Amino acid sequence: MGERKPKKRPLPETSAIADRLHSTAIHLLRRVRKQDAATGEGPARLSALSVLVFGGPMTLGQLAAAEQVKPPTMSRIVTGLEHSRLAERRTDSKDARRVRIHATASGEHLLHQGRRRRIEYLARYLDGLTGQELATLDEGVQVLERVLRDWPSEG
Amino acid sequence: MGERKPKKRPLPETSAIADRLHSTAIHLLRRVRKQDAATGEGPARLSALSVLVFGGPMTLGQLAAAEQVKPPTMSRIVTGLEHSRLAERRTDSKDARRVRIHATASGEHLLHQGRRRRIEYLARYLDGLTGQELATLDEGVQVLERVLRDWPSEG
DNA sequence: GCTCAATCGTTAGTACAGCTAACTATATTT
DNA sequence: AAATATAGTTAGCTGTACTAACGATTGAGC
Repeated sequence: MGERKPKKRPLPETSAIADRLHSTAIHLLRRVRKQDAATGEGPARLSALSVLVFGGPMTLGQLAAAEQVKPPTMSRIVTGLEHSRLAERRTDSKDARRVRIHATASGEHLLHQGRRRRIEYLARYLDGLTGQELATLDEGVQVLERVLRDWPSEG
Repeated sequence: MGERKPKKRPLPETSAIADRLHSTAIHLLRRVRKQDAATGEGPARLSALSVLVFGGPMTLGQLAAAEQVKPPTMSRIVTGLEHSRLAERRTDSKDARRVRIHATASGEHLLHQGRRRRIEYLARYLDGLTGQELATLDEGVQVLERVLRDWPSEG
């Protein structure tokens, strides 16, 4: 971490943004979570299902890594998804230790439903914004996406 | 919500922003939460403590409402905070049904510590951004803050 | 002033989501 | 063939959320 550029510590500005970003993200998700409750599935299950639907079938370990969760946790989440018939475990034909997780058709359906509901909820409020504000928000999200994508996984 | 512009339903754009905003917020908070773990307290406790520190003492019901949680849940959170000596219950002198929750000095201290750690963590990555990107992010967060502030509480 | 309904909080019981440690089963390496 | 490494699961703990049922207190209406 130590190198020789003159600016070494966060500008006050940076800290302020970080703080407000954090608080804003918390409050945003609290709101949205209530919409998700209508699906009857918890947030961890919905998030894992989303990764499965958009990323395709993958092993339990990969799914755990994608969700930044330990394998035992993901194992339970998948068990829950299986009980609701939203996903299935299939054994890998090449390596019997591996378990490939697949979203079922009904899993995809539920995910898209929930997604639509959540987006409509959010979009209802975003619609109150001007085109300019919307563009600003969009660009901010893009910056954040880039930061997260390049984030070292160690923590 | 009804205005005179021809567009009535969310533009695809709006939905896309809403979707990415949601996903981004989830992943951001997953990262930050790991920093908070260093405080030894869970997220619900830290969040409630934060409300107490910045909003001052309040009744259990008020705190529950502020955190958008039911009273039994807040009761347990406060019990946890009490065991860690971060907050105290005091009976209201005017109304013996009410319980006023106060942050202790050590609660304030821990909160500020955790907040500093979290912000430094976030800011470390935000520092990798250009001034332009930072400004963009800042503006996006401001838009979002405004949306959340004006958000009707019903849901 | 006494009863009764409303309010505030807690207790009990359930479910979900995260962890570590210990285990089983399979693959790989030596 | 035996030792080691890898993938998942099981068991057990903690924390966070809910509803339902309850106790205590207050305030209203008679």
